[in-house]
Amino acid sequence: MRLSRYFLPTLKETPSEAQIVSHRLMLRAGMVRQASAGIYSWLPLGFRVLKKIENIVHEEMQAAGAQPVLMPTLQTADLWRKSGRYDAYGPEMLRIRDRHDRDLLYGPTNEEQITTIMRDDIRSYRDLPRNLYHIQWKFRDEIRPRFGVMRGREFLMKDAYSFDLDFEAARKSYNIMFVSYLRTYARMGLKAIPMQADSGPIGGDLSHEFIILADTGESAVYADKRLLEMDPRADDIDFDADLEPIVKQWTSLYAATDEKHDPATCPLSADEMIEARGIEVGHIFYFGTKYSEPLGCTVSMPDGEKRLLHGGSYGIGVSRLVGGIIEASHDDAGIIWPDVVAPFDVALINLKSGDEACDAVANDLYAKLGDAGVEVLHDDRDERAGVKFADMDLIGLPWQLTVGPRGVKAGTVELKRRAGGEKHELSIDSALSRILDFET
RNA sequence: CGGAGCGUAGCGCAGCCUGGUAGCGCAACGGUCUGGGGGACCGUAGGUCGCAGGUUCAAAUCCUGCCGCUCCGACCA
Repeated sequence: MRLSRYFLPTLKETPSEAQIVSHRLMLRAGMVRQASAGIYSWLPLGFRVLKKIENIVHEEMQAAGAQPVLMPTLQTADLWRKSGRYDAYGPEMLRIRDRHDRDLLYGPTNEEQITTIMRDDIRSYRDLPRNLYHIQWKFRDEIRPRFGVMRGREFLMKDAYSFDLDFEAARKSYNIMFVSYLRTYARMGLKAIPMQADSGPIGGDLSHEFIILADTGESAVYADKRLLEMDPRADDIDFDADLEPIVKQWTSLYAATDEKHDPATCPLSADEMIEARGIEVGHIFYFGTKYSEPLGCTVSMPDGEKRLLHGGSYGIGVSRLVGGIIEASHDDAGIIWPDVVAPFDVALINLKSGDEACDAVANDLYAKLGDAGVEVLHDDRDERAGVKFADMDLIGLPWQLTVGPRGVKAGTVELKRRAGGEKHELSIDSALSRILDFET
């Protein structure tokens, strides 16, 4: 993509409404613009990141056996009256009325809807287990939206729903999601720690929040140091195997947010523990027959008995992750994207656009990288060097490849890694092969 | 929802207290010079001062109501 033609409205100054760093950087990097409190438009650069995260979530969900669907944003009030949540949900639910005076709502979540789908089309115990998910916009009329996309009213969420015959089977489905989540976050370059959460009226221990560590996180986190050394992507996972040992391995180590942490009962000594701040980016829970019962979601057993299905739901805040990743990965100059979610792989900076020799080298690099499938943002604008470097540091692409008259004369270009900032003068070919070796 | 603050050019802000018809920096546009980390100079353009009402000869400024946005707290992917 040529930057001269790309809609990338970067800002030198921070708009006054933005307080936390991810919000400031997202506005300054031209990723989003606020439409109203807690509601954002995604501009080209931000939209690319959102899609990258979405793709990773899709891949990891499907690797874990979940199947993608797409349910509507608008739901009928009747559906929610059946589960009792139409009244229970309170003012956080956005209620709408159509031209026939029928009550609708903008979905804050989809348990009722998916349970209805399963009820209508699953008849036999043989059809289980099932796990369906979608990535869809949600609306929750938060009392106080804040922190940019981190707590919006309209937000993009992945929500998966598992259906099983009984608790033991549901626990297996839960474990699959547990392990899948660890791998998903790790793949995005995030250190996520699962923490036991309140599981509501159902009870039991099957509810976990996934918290990523970031200095600017909303809540304090206390966790066993060993959790940081565990790599969920180290081993190949067979999702058909018994995952209980892996889950145990994680859940047996101490981890708590400040609401639950009690120094008096904490088993860790100070040097065994990390104190950090965290952001919740996922939440999984088992809820048994909470929805299958009121909605009548059953299957026939071998003996003809009708059995209520046991459900679980599993959320990942996709749009929140965009902010979360920035919170976890930035410096004074701007964003530092982990490679896999970066909107482009390489910032190709032509320091003297219009100069024949520089243009030739830059265009050649652009073509070769593009042919190899590397995504390049080519800064071909007629701007001063400082402006280009500042913009590229701000938007945080993993590589900066600088072509300038000085280097071109000597047959070299400069390759900079955004994370770490180390720069190298390299021959054009070796710069190229260094990027290609890494990216392909 | 309780508490606090803000709303003046695209962005960041001053002016308001003490009423006299709007200004600074950046950005934009035209030009000259410049050219490896947000450069310099000259010029140009851009405003229902959030909205409505009131007080006054006169309101960005004082008063009332409303709207919007932000922050702190209780709640949440």
